[in-house]
Formats: sequence, structure tokens, C-alpha cells
Amino acid sequence: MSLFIHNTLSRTKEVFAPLDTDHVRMYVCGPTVYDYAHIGNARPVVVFDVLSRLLRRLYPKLTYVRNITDVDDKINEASRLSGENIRSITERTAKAFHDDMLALGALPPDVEPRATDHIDQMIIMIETLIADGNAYEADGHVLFSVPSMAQYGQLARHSRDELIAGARVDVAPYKKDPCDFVLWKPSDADLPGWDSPWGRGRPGWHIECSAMAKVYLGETFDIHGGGQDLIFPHHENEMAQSRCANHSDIMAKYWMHNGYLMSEGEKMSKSLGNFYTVHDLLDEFPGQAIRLALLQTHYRQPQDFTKNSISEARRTLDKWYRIIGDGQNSHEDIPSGIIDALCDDLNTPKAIAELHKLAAQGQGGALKAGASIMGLMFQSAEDWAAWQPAASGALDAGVIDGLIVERTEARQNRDFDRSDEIRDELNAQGIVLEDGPDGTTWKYA
RNA sequence: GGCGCGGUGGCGGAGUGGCUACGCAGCGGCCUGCAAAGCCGUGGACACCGGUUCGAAUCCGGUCCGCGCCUCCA
Repeated sequence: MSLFIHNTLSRTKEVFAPLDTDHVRMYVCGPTVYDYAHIGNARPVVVFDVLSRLLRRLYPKLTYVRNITDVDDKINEASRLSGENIRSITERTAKAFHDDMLALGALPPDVEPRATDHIDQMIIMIETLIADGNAYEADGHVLFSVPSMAQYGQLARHSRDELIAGARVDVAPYKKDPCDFVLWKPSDADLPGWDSPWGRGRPGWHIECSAMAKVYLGETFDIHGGGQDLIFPHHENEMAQSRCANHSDIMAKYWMHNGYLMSEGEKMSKSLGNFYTVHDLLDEFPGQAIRLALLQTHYRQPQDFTKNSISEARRTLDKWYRIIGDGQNSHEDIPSGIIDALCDDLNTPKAIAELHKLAAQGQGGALKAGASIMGLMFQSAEDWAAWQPAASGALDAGVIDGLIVERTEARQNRDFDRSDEIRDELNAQGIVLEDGPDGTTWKYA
């Protein structure tokens, strides 16, 4: 079974043929660390986590690189507003990002380089671009010369003329061409800066990824991924820099982009305050339920993300965990239907439908195996059942168990008024009782 | 304005030129003190208008609606 993936370069599904079948290499743009990751940031992390699991199964070796952007004007602004120093912001936010993504079941990438550790490589790359006539210094800035690259616009399918026609902002006076973009810019004394041949300054947004991809994956590699919003300008510019600096026809062979997320039917926006941070959602829902909710839509489709969809995913997982029960890690093969679905451009909704079929047939082992390649069902049924919302905890388990005993006695005496009263009381506190053949169990609603 | 993406049953969400997934919810039944869970059964869709075709929700054109991007810059 071949893996097919949608390549943004061609806008079609293509057979995946790695440059080196012994070693697949993938780069995904990671977070700029100045604030908690919202659910829109989590989508590419989860999507490419599934892809990485699939690639590791299909090929002997994968190197998965996802950067951390820790130099950026948004970070500088956050520091200016809060007074917290930049290093503290980036360390704290990166840590929160790691915790949140782990809770979503995303494995760490093989390499997680930080921009500030690779300033030297960026400077070297910029020097090469200047030497070759692909970049120039002007007014303390270094700019990439877009007209120097004939194929600029290939990824986003924007011609240079179209870009100029559509421009909504004034062009900086030091630019030779309106489309030229910044590789290096000067920093004044209170901004982060590094010494360079062009004075003390800091890198532009795109050059870090070009430099780090080259260090860890080489001049060309297989897959470059990220959110759709990165196609232009970020990936277009990255590709232009890398190809010119490396004198190469390609940067990545396949470019993959996940679609946008809406929130409760509206586009996410800070002014509306309608975006969910992963951090907050994890107080309310188990991470796996959030992950399943994200995977319920194909990664290239737009998705309207709702709390209701997480609740639904959670009930689905409840059911699946019941089917698996205590059945330990049966080392069953991953069912072929699951692999086939994922090999068709990561069709996770179809793979999930396969899981439902396995569940309906009561095939717990196959269900668990199939879920595992999507990073689901990684907990024991016991741990899953033990999850509780952050706001809970008014009642301790001993009190609940005591009430269950009292209720069981009431039921044996056919005192159903008292029995229902106890259940209603617990229900009001978010505790759900379920009478089964082996007695009464409880869980958080 | 330019470029691009999408509109599938009450909701979520795949897919295919003809055999019309899947989940949730609904409805009927079994089970249950009652719930829950489970089990069995069941109705319901392809934005609109044309065209191509023996046949289109699936291909083509148009319309409407939703969404994104248009560069370090506010």
C-alpha cells in the first residue's frame, strides 16, 4: 500500500516517494512562544504527529524536526506590555506548550531546535544570499531580492505582479522591489540583538526555518508542513531563501498544510475572545477527547471546533474503553483498513469510522491497535476512568463510596425514593452513578 | 480588488459517475425498580440554476453563501 499525500506545490494528491527510503525527513513549523497555544495551534501538532507515527511504521527511519521560535516581535511586544523579561516568557511558554501537547498525546519531535541557538547559521545563509545577488543590504536591513528568483510565487501561486497589485500596506522606502522581504533587521538597545556583519540586529521571520531545516535535515528533505496560513508569505519566502542559498531546485519535495479552525461557528479572534487555549480546555476535558475531536475532521478541511464535539468524542472514548476493558496490550497488528485510510492522505475520519466498526464487532484488541497509530487509547481503561475536571474535587472518593453503599442498601430494601435522592445529589455535584451487573460505579460527568 | 479553499441528512463528517460510509441525536423494541450502559430494528442528505452523460450529489459552466491569504506593517 502506497502512501498518498496532498502536495500544496501541485495541489494534487501524489504518491509519497521519499528522497531516501532509508531515512524520511520532515520539518513542521512550531510555535512562537509568547502565549498559551490555542486549539488552532494544536491542530498541526496533532495532524503531523499522526503522520509521524504512520511514517515510522512505513519506513525504517524518520527524522521529525519542529522548531521553537523564540525571537519574534510579538514576543518583544508581550514583554514590553507585561514587563516580564523575554527569556522568562519564552521558557515559560515553551514549557506550557510541551505539557499541553503531551496531554494531547503528541509525541515530541526528534529535534526541537530554537531559533536563538541558530543565529550563526542564519547569518551564514544571509551572507551567501548577498554574495550571490539574491539579497542586499539597505538602511541597516538585509532584504531578499524577490526579482532575483524567477520562480518566486510557485507555492502560493501568486505572481509578483499580483502581489504588488494586492498590496494593502505602504512599501518600506529602503526596498528595491515592493515584494522584497526582510532577512535581518536592526535592533535598538532595548530589543534583543546579535552582532552581525550588518550591525547589531535580529533575524526576520522566515530565515530561521531555512537555517534550522538545513542544519538538521540537509539542503533538501521530504516533507514540510504547517498551517494553511503559513503558505504565504512564510513558506513561500522560506523556500525562496533556501533554494537560492543552497542552489537547489527544491527545498522540500512535499508541502502539506492543514486547514483552518473556527470556534463555535465563528472565526477565532482575540477581540471576540472566542478562542480556546489548550491549557484551559484541558481543565475541562481529557486530552485524548480533544485529540479525537481534532482528528474527526480531515486535516485539509476547515473545521468548526466546538466544546460539544469534544464531549461527543469523550463519550466515544468511554465506549471504546469499555470494549477494551482490562484486556491488556494485545499486540495485534494494526487493522489494514486503518492503515489504508491513513495512507490516503491521512484520512483520519475514515480511519475513525473503521474503529467504530471494530468496536461494533467487539474486537477490542484490533480497536486498541488501530487507535494506537493515531495516538489514541494510550492510557489504561483505569486511568481513563480516573480523569477528573480541574474544578472538581469537592467530594472525595470515600464519601462517594459511602453514599453508594447507603444507596445499595436502600435499593435492596426497595426504598427507591432514598436511592434516587442519593443519585440526584451526586449528580448535582457532577458525579454520575451507573448500576451495572457487578454493582454501582461512578464517574465524573 | 487579486489569489485560494469549502458548502453532504437535526448535528458532526467521509466517499464514489450507477451498488447512496460512519458517529451522535431521533424514533420503535429488549433489558432495568427507575436511570445509565448494552443489544436489535428504523426514517432522513448531497446549497441553487443550467450543461455533458444511458445515468451526476460525484464532471463542466454560472449564481448565492461561508472562510483564508495578499509580506516585519499598522
